[in-house]
Amino acid sequence: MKIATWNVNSVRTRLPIIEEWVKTSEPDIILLQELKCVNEAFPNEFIEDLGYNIALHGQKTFNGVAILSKFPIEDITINLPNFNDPQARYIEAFTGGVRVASLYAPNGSEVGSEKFSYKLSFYKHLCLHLEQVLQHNEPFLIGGDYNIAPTDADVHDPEKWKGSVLVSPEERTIFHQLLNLGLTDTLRDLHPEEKCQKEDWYTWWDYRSGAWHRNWGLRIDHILASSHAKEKLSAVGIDRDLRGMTRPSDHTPYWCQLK
DNA sequence: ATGGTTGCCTCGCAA
Repeated sequence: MKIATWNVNSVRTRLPIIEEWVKTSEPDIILLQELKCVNEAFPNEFIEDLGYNIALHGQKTFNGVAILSKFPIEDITINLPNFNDPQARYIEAFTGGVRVASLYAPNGSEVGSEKFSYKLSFYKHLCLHLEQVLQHNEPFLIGGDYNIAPTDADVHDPEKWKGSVLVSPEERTIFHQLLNLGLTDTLRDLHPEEKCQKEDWYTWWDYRSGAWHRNWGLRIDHILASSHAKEKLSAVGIDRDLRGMTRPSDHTPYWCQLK
């Protein structure tokens, strides 16, 4: 079973790339972020014709997350149950024998800003909720745009990024707290940092400054796995080609395969 | 170089 996460940066604008990607990459479960549309405006028919069931949590203009699955989708939760969030950043459901969540963490704008506080608060409540989820001892995967690059190995130029959001010590501490709950960073499980010093696993390149062509990327999209899911982990990958296509998202899909 | 681009749908905001 293949599970992919992708920040599409507007689902309606991305339909041509989604169609081509689905036909070549063939994920069984897709976790989408930044739909940038309300549920009523979501291209249901288009996605169903590609063979997926849909669970949605949309929002006008900003944010919005979805779970697409070739299997029936059950037990859907919208928003973190412990966090009354006006922004659509979390959806969780049971499908194909696994529990999955699609996450769009706040960007945080600037370290110390009001939006940064909101990011920390969002993550605090996410940790508390995941603590509950992990008590159920079922295979669980949470994928999405975490807006955190866990270490300097995940940043094209750590010096340049120092002091910025996505790489701050506070955010990296939070990422480690997630791992300490019993979650595994699926990428680093199969490709540990010490073994891939010469390869990058970036998932996001800024639209600005020709970042893509200069490979100024960061790894900020992740899939974390519970122990029962990690046991079955067989492969991971990034569909990097999509970033070079016409009208691309600024993120690429990241996926993992379970036995 | 406080730069630069994209997507929302407004003439600005978020990323």
